[in-house]
Amino acid sequence: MSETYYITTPIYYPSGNPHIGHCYTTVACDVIARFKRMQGYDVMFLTGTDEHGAKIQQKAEAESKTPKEYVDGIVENFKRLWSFMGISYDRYVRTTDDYHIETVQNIFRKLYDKGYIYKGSYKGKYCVPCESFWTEKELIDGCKCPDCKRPVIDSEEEAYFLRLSDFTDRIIDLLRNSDYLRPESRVNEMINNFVKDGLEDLCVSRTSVKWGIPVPFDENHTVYVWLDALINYISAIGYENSTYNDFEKYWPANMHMTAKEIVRFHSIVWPAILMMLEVPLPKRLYGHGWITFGGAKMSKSLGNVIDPFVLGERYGVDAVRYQILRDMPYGSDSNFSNEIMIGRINTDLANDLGNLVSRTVAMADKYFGGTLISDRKTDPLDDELKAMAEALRDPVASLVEEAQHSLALAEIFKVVSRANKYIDETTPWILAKDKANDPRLATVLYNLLETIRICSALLFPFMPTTMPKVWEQIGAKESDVAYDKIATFGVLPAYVTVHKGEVLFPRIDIDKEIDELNAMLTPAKTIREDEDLDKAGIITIDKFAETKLRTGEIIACEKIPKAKKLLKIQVDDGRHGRQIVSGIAQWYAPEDLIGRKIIFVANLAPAKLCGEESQGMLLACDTADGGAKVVFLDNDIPNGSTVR
RNA sequence: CGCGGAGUGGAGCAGGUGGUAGCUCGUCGGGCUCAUAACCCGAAGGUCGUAGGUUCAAGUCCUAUCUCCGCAACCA
Repeated sequence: MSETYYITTPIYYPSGNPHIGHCYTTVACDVIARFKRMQGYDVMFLTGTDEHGAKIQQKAEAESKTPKEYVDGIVENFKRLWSFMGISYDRYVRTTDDYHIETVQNIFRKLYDKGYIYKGSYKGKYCVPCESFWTEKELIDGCKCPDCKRPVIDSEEEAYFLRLSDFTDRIIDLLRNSDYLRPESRVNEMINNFVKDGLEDLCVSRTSVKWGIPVPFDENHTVYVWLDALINYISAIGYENSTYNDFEKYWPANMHMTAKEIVRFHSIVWPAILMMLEVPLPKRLYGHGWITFGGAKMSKSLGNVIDPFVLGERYGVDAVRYQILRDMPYGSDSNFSNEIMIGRINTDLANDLGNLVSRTVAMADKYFGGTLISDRKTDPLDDELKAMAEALRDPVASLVEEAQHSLALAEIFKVVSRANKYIDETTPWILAKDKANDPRLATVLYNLLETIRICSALLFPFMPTTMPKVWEQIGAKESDVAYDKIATFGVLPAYVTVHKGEVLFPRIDIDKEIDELNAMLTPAKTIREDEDLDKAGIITIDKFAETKLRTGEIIACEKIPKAKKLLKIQVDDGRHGRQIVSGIAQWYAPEDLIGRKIIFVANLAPAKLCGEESQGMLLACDTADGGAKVVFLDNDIPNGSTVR
């Protein structure tokens, strides 16, 4: 029986549709899963969705659906995207699945019986109308509910707690003295921020959240979403449930892949739970960085089309997979823009790899009618290329295993580059001028085909759609690209036959592409807004009249020192004057505003921002670049007029 | 002093334990013509944020300082 390899993505929170960030994590796992399968492992690749919690409940209500109806819709989109992106997951877990609920309830009871979960009381700031507890930090001005702005009260309620405090030392030991958490830079981050001063018991039940798994012996409580969610990694393979039976086979997991913001739960709470259950710990947790959109240039030159479906359709799924993995450095964030993506596609995929295949196949076709002769003549020029190609497999394998996809790809493309250079060194087009050189010419082409065979086999986990097309072109059979065949030359038959095929990665005209993207964006935006209008529904004039808009003049304005975005604005509202705090400091200097006439919402509940009271809101509109423009009025408009 | 990260040729990045500053893209020049105006070679271009310090010798160690970016506090 072959060795097993169990790899998981996080289960994603379906409070919105999947985006490029989800894609990154999932594709990164997919590459590892495919690579391991290639190596002969019995792989279990799990992904799924984390479907409980207050936020889902609210989202569903906003669309007048039941929570289940709501998540069903989103889950469809996740699954559609994964099949579109070529994700080879083996199982999809939903926290609303019966077996998962069964496991969670069983574990909850088990931990309770063992004394690791105990009933205590949760003391905190409670907002009665919202039925929610808030932490001190979440409160506005130290005493108001962030949702409804009403004052909160000190309250206490029964709740169940997980005895994390007993596990401080064991968690520190795990983080420091094992290679569980990677990259290593996250280890200190976790220890310093959360563990060093001792872990606190974690409240693992809620009475306020109805959309959750009921605590089995206390139906007023639901299980805290994080406890619920983490358990997916074992429920999905049948721990404490009767649906699946692979727990013994696949556990412990070899790799939990997550994004960095949830490393905390996976590096502290999850191992603690497993320790409590006396179950072996997973071998590796990898917290990767984020794809960011911070570059100033990209927003200027083109709006970002980052919808994975759109990207995949435009550039090809494999190109998208390639780019997001290639540019994500180990452990830290990477920047995304359409320009970066097109750049990668053109240089690496079109110019280097695609063109290498194309020129090699074309030469074999042109000089030998597609089928090489089997006579050979070697030359010292061949040695370096051959050595590099044959030495490629194992380093790539270990880089992939360490989730260092970007470096793995860099290694492969070094060989691709070397092959292009080899063509210049050996000048096949000159050899072709004299029949006497045919054995040499065949050798050169054969070496190129072998190099392509090895590179494409190693690239298959990254680009599973395109690589089989390469094999077709170079005349390789399925068995020629098996894992045990890709560390040596001499696998393709000496008289191999190539087949000219389609261009694998078409070059993209970057200027034209940018124009098209921009053109695409403008109409798309209007359509979206129209849809929003429809969706938002129509209100009556009475409803609109509830919003009191009035005019005013800005008589004084200053930045709030502690705040990055806020301006404190004194407005002459034709009455006693009022102070408005507005988040427009990034776009307006105080002196730009003084003396200008504006419209403000007069009957908005006051709020405190950064300690400054705001008595209204001034009207501004969004701009395409994500900024804001204040709506200014003619200077002869009197202060305090009603706007309707 | 909230936590964390970063400042290296035009852009994006490498540079554990100090000893001629590297890579990718771009630019310029050349070569080649098999190939997807692709490929190959060469060149230009850097006071390594700033100021001190340790040292025979510092992107590399120490101190101070400035700037930028995430997260939280704050887009009412």
